Amino acid sequence: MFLLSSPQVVVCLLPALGDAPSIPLLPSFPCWLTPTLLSLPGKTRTKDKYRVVYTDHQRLELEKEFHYSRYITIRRKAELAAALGLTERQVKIWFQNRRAKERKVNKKKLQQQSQPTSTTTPTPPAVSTLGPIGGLCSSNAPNLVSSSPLTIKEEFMP
DNA sequence: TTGTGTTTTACGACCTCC
DNA sequence: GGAGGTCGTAAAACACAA
Repeated sequence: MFLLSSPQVVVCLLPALGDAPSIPLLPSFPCWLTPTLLSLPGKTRTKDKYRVVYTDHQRLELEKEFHYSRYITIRRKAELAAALGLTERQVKIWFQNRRAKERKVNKKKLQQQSQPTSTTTPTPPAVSTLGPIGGLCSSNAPNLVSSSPLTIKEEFMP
């Protein structure tokens, strides 16, 4: 294992994968080697691969960091990117997608709670005041409820 | 197999903040 | 203006029933 600067959360996320020393940091699955479409009609895909699949280890580390804080600091982003062999952009987008996923899951949960097999009145789209994302919010994440997602700057770092 | 539904990367559009 | 946020979406990868 390497670079575990996210102290607390690590424990619960480490069941099966271990640190998977044999898993390469960089993508090396056959599917990535297939030079699929370089550019789509009307689209601009700058990469020669449409998308890569992250290794279990990369995902695990990202998940750990996400568990620690929903919003990654600039410094941590750089560290994580270097450690995982990803670009900072990839880390940033992973966090964006991960937050989107969490919102989606929470929305689903809310909808299930609000209409337990009722046959009447489809409940309005619960304006999810999830805020700190499902209560998992760690206390160090500043103001996650805020509607203005601010970049967590270095000042907030310990 | 394969058809289909879901999840995972990646991007563009648009918005806010400094 | 640039960086980073959400939102919506495309398409590859994956899971799984038929």
